[in-house]
Amino acid sequence: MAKRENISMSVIRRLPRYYRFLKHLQEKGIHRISSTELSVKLGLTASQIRQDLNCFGGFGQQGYGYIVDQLCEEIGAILGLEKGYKAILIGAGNLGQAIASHMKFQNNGFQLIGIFDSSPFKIGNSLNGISIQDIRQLETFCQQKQPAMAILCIPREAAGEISNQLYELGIRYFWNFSHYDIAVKYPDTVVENVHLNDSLMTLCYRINDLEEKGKE
Amino acid sequence: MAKRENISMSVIRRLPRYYRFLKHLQEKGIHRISSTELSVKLGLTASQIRQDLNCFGGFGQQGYGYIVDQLCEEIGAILGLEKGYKAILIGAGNLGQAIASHMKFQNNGFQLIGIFDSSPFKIGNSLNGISIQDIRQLETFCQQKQPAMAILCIPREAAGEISNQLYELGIRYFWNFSHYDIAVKYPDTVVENVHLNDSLMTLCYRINDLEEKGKE
DNA sequence: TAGATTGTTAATCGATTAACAATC
DNA sequence: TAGATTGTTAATCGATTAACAATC
Repeated sequence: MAKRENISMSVIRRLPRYYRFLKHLQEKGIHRISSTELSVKLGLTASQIRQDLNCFGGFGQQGYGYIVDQLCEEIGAILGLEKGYKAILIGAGNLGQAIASHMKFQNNGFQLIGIFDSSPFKIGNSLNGISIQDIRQLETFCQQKQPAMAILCIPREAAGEISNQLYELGIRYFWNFSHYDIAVKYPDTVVENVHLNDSLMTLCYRINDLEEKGKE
Repeated sequence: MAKRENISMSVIRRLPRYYRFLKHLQEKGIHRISSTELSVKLGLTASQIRQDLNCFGGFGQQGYGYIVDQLCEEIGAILGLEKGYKAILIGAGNLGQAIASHMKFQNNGFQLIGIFDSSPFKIGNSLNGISIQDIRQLETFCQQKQPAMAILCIPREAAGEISNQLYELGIRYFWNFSHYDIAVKYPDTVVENVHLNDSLMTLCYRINDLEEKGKE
């Protein structure tokens, strides 16, 4: 892991997929793999895979291929999966609950240390061993624990205000599930959006397209 | 809405965002908008927006801009949001429950008509007015109701088998939340993946990258 | 050594941006 | 008519693919 300079988002978004697939190979006990084999399984070109990996260094052996264990570990390190950045979750509705109990944060570079909601019906309950706190505790909590990342599982209307508040409290990284594009007002901010509605609409478009082509 | 021929995924993925933002303008009672104004709000170039829209037709008026209501409706129609494709959800765990109760399918081109799980503790319960059925009812149900799309909220291990079964039952469209890339074995299939782990890892990478640049 | 497969450079392809004529 | 803004063509930029020398 060396080079790394202005890697494009296209490359970055493929890394977790490589990682996931390599983990899978690892579990199957496979020791070595070539870029060609990988390309077939992943539906990419071998050339692209080699290009991608060489953004970070030469992990392969000429004439041999890549050692699964080693490559997997390298990509994990590139992604920073061992960092355990402290994260809090805002909004313990259905989606928030699903995220809190479903995601293995520790495998993905984070550590969930707090959950907040405003509803008295939710405050005090536990999710995945973490009790839901009153959103009014947010300030004190952040001052004490200094989380780096916030997961936003809140309605569109609340997202603008809450994200501002979180920024004031020192949070710079956001995993945003609200149907709202957090204004990228600040350059030291990273926002990763998961817009489920957009995803569903995209699927709808593609279905439509295919159905119409089918008619012709 | 006319042209439409081999639109690139880059364009398609921006459409929901346009739609979402136009809906928002509509609610605020804004009647007209120019590509330049849009570009500022969305963080894109005006040129790109005009290019994107002109894949489907000329919706603007020279010297004036776009009429919000009209453009919004056009994009809605392009996406096919009124289609109401029949969808079923497989897996009523935390995530499945969140999807079932959180998503407004009817606004996004679909209609949720069935939920399936294998756990006796879940079968019989209701989510959003739809009762959870035994997965063993799947075949009969599909033969009768002919759903077009399936939402996969199941573990990785189950995804391969279930997606095959669903294909056999005539389902061609998948919204896939399982940590598994459904093999695109068949050309008449559309798979929209939502890989939350990948998204989280990508965020981790970007945080890392920013933190390291900060140190320099 | 011969065969295989990487790392890397060069060529191609596609997507974004810029420019401007058309026109409301 | 003058000003504004689109639709569209041309130029640029970036990402993907192809090719091949390096080397295990």
